[in-house]
Amino acid sequence: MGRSACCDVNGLKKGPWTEEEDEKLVKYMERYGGGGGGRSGISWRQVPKLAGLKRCGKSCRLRWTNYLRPDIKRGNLSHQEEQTIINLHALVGNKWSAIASNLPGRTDNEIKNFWNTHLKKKLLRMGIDPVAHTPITTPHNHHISTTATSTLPPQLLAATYNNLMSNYTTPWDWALLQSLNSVHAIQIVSEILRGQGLVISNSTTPTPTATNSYDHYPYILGMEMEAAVANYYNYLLGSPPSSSTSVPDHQLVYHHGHGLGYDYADLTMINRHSNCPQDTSLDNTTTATSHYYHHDEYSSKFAIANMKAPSSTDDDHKMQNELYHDQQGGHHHHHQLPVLVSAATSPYVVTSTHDTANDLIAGMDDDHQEATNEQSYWKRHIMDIE
DNA sequence: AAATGAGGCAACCGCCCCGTG
DNA sequence: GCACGGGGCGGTTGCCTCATT
Repeated sequence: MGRSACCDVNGLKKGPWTEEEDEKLVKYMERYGGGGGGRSGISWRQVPKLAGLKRCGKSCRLRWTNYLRPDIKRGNLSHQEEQTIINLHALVGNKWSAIASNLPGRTDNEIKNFWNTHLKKKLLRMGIDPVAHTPITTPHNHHISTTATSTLPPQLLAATYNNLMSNYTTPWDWALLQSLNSVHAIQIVSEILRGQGLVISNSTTPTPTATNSYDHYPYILGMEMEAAVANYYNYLLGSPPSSSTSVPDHQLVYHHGHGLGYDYADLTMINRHSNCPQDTSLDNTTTATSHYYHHDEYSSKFAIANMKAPSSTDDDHKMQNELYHDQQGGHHHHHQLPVLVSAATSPYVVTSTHDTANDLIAGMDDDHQEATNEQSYWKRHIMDIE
């Protein structure tokens, strides 16, 4: 028994707007700025009459707000906008207007269309349920998925996944992760990886599949570290790399420059003092200046269970790391730092065409200086150890 | 070259919320 | 408290374009 559509009134035009109609509406709106509940004293219903249009008010409002408004941003949505949509959709669902209010110049209609035609499919392709924003269980194709089924509550997986997708602009939920034990933490990582469709290999040679995955989803920074984590998970589950496994020359854990979750010292120490068969050979490779770890917030997301949250300042944080190192008698054991050890123990390899640290760092705009400082610190630290 | 299919997107439809009398 | 109407919102439709057969 609903009200009849406003456009049912005889003589009113429907369908695509012509240039002349647009012109009339724009002229009217520029002059009077009507509609919007009558702040101007003119309701949308009156707009077509006054503008000389044979349209209903609703049609005029839609045309104006979705297309003619001068502050409408045209063109493809940026990566950042896309990410924002995914994040917000995970939070609020199909509240297109709410999402649009966070994207200046974009309309709810545009976002809705973009979601339905692009993002939904994209997430599905990645094995992610676009409604729940959780990985879709696919039992094939993944060592992890066949050896462990997550027992984590779905909302926890969702929260974790959302955090991952929020990338480096949103603080990682440390409280959440610290409440987990390492097994759960690793389980989460494995779920995420499976959701990405990332194929992890225990091969000691570079894995094209994994690097391809990274290429396909370039906004998921830190994929290499995830892969390393996943391998470590496999390792824990009983398929450790053999002692004869060699550590490849071009091991590179590359991240952008954001955040200071933990500094390089941790990684380095773990590499050197854990009880893993790769330690010795990795030590050899880390002495080469062309190999380095750029460690950031992203990778530290996975240093979850047994590490402290980052402190408020870099210096404090470095001190914490030193202190922790001392407390352990100068040794870190992989049981204490289970996830980061994976970076060292994992046979997963990421190769890069970049020859030097500077090549990478030069590409980091925002955190150029920060990254440079981090790198110097790391280099100094390595030299101290050596 | 024509037919067909798929994808993208502007526009419409109908329900809901909220202000007003 | 209730009815009414305007505006807003999310779901859906259908046209247009482009790719494929």
